[in-house]
Amino acid sequence: MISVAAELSATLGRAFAAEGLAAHFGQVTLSDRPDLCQFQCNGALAAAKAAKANPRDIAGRIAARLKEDARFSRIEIAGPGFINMDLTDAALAGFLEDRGEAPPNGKTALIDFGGYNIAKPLHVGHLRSSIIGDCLQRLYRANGWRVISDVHVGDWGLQMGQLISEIGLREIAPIYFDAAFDGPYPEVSPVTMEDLEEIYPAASAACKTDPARLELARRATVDLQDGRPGYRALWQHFVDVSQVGLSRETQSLGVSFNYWRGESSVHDLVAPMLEDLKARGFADISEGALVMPVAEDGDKKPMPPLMLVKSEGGLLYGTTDLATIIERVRDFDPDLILYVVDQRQHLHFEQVFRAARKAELTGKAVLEHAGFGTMNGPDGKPFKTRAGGVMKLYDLIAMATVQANSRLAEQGLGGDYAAEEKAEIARQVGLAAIKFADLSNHRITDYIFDLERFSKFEGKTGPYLQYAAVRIQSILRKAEAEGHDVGIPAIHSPEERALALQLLSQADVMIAAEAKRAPNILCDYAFELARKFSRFYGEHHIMSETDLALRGQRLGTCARTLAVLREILALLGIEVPERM
RNA sequence: GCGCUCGUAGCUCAGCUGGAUAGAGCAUCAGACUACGAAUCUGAGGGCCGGGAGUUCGAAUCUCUCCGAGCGCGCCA
Repeated sequence: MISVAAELSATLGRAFAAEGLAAHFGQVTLSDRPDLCQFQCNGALAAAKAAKANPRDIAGRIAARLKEDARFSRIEIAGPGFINMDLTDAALAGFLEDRGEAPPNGKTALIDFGGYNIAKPLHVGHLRSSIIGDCLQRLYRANGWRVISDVHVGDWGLQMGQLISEIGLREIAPIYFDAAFDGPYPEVSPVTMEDLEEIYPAASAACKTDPARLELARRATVDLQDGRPGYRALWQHFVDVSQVGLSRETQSLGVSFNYWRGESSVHDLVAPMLEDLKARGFADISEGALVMPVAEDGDKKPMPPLMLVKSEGGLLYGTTDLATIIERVRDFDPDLILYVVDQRQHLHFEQVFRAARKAELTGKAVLEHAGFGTMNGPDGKPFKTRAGGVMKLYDLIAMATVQANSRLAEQGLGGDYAAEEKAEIARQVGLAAIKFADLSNHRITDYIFDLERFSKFEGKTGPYLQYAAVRIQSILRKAEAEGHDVGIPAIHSPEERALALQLLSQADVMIAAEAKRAPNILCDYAFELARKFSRFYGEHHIMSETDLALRGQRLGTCARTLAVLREILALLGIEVPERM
């Protein structure tokens, strides 16, 4: 897949260079005024500013150098010095023939998302991290990156101590608390995932109201982290039962990870890291705790230090985050570590990143927090169940499936399909509604979750895009059944030209989405592609076309559009049913 | 108090490394099927881009300031 804009940028860049100007001024983009031209270059204005020259004059000299390039059908200077360009239909069709994949770029990105916790079922708070992170990993891979995704399970903090102490208090499994017992411990977990889901909130609530109870949890946490055998054994059971439950949920979401490492996996790195930081004078005791100052010269705002060890000896998530950077640099040597985590943790990441850079722990990696806003209910507050509790992901997906089912029924679709296929379509449509809605909003802003709106087949929704793809599949199926040949796309009309330009901007869009870590750019593109196809489809009847060559070309356009649409939807994690 | 992220059409949102007439979807109104899936398409109306000031040939975009919202701010994660 090549980028037409990049090709033209190179051409214009050479022209700028030949005029003694910097080549980067030659940057060409798809026109934002399609009524005026297909491609534009605004570099003459910037170049004129730098060279203190007349922009129209520079634009004219560049344009003169392009006159001999047969790919252009029109080059025009407009306004203060915009260079407007159109390509010939032959040139556009020629670009359309290339369909390669992005070659490996030799870089590694580690994407940290999910952030699930032991003993807690996934809830809507995990939804955005999962969906956005998964989209980014698919996109980065498609763009040639080597991607390592890691869910970074929360399995090492105070919650573990809360669970352990609660189980101790309830005397569910005394053997793990018997200091005299020297094993081996039972192989079967004394608690199920369901037990943990009940025990954790109870323990958490008790700790909130009772300082003595909290102290007990803290002690248990420290003992666990210090390696008390019974606690470790019990903890291992938590991890095992939770992982079964969690991976079942990510499967139903269609999200996957290369690694299911947890905070605990870096525990052995923590002590040496702390020694090292102390030895090099980066960390000091303050009010009984070990902290690392991360304020920098020139800070306009106060920057609290990163806390590494609590006064009672417990570790914090900043400690494990820092150690995890060491682990990741050691194991994968990434060029980029991307944290797809709630925007509310931004300050925390700022502290961790500063600490990592200050102590030179990052290797060649750039650290970046790709934060996201919250998913809110109709009242603008974080999404809750009707009862006011936290909405579980499982229930949310079920709601979306029900909604999709009734929409499909409303439209009288799939009436004669087998129940199994209908259920599968509803599942795919429901998930598409959720994912597209989530991804099409700008990552950093909050958005209001409105299932009814997201599930509509009209407008900018996941189901609409699935419908668009299914409709093209239907045409191609019919063409195949009638023995029609699928040819190579050609351009004979404004609708075909607009569609071709849209198809050709795929690479640029994928690069832009990568650079900004912004899935909504992909969503806009997919929607616009579907719309341009609909326009083409409305103007040109395909199956009844008697000119066989023309019919073949149009079928080729259909096939090509479908391929690109499916690719983009796949990046979004959205499946396309065979039929609806 | 300090900081972060925002404030764009009636509603939900794009656009923000400065560029031409600020765009979608929904809703409203007016059109288009004896044809491939009308779940669609075409067109119209609808905007002091929160207010003010500054930088610039040019500001929704950059800077400052004020107003408003959400969220953070060393022993939770």
